[in-house]
Amino acid sequence: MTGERRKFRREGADSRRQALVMATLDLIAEQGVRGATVRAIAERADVTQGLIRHYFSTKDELVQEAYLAHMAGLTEQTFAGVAECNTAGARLAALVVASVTPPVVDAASVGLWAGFLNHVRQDARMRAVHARTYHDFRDRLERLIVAALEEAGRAPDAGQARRLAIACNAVIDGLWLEGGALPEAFEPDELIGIALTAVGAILQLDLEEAAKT
Amino acid sequence: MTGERRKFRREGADSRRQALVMATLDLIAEQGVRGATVRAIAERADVTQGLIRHYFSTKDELVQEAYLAHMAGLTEQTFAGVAECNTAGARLAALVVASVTPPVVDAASVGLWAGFLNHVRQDARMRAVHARTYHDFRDRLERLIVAALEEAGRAPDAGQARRLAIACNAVIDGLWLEGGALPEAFEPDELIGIALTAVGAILQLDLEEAAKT
DNA sequence: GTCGTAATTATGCAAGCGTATAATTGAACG
DNA sequence: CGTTCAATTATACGCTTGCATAATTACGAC
Repeated sequence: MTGERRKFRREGADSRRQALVMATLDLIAEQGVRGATVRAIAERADVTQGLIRHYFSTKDELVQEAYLAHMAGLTEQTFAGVAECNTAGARLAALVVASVTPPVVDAASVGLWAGFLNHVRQDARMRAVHARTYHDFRDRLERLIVAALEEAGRAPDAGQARRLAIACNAVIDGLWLEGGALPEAFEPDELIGIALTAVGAILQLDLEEAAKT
Repeated sequence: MTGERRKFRREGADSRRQALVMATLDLIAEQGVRGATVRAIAERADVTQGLIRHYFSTKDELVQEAYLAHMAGLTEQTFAGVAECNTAGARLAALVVASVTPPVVDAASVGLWAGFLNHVRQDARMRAVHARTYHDFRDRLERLIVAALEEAGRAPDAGQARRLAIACNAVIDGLWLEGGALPEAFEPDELIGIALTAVGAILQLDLEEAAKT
């Protein structure tokens, strides 16, 4: 009985890299960065650990790519469906609702984000990704805000638009965080109403009405 | 020459425990949970590693106590100086300002919080501390909000008060997070104005005026 | 003083970590 | 069908980690 060597299938570099990234995200979400060891990632991706080094020259490189994928996915999920609305107010309302609703609001997602934050603070490239993601989201939010205000016959100057976007972004982030970190503290759909009311109050717009269109 | 055994001073249990907790917080803030090893903590506290086991039966126990200390300190720092104001509106404004100002807003503090979040999700006792800290802060905020509204001649019902507190808490948390994680993205004192305006808009109160008193 | 004991140090261990490298093997190609 | 080469597995090394245990020592009690 010779110890059977494990069978395997060859796959394209892209799909293997993606599978490893997904396995990394799953593990970080479930067990924190601590649980995302090279061996655990390999096992989750149904692969032996040596392969990781074949695709990523270091574990940090894999973590970095996983972070990028997570943040991109988060932004994409949040903006999905926004463009379909026909008024600017409805688009803004849709964004706000999506931001405080699963799958965006999710314990694993928040945990993932928190798990990455410390890496972000120590790695320059991850810091760059972090800053870019934040500014990208806020810029898109600011454009939606300006459009909604103009639709209501108001024209904020650049400084006002910036400050309004920062404030609305803070509400969204805060509710996202709390909804994900303490889901049992809120009634179902409670966050949606609060988010629409709060953002509406800051912008002096009736987003709850706009959300219905 | 016999290898000299290290000299030491005996200290009370309380001060040693506190020193170990502080060393833990410093290290997690600087290098993330990853850098807060038993050996590093001991060195930072100027002690050998065996002593940690003498005061904490496990490392998780030390981390848990550090988390408790950090969250308590954060709440305390935020509410320091609030009681000194003589109107309810001024007290609320003072809380908002403190929440988005150093030392509460601080990269290390946010990093610390994020570093703990994954432990929170896995340890029931830490989850309890987390929930308690959050609700404690929000309850105190809600009481300040109700007092400020009553001072302005308005009387929100319980549901309204709850929702307003959640929304204001979200603004505060969001700005705290962003100010700490991306300090270079904001002008000095910019967050203060944004926070007062946003919370004021949600509550329909003039907090910027109240902040001056 | 000297004695007892709790605080502290010193040392070691087993497990898990990331990384390196050599040995295999699947699959495309002529 | 044989060759070739990258994709994959297998194995091992050196280091760090948390935890345990035994040896010392500071310091108060008497």
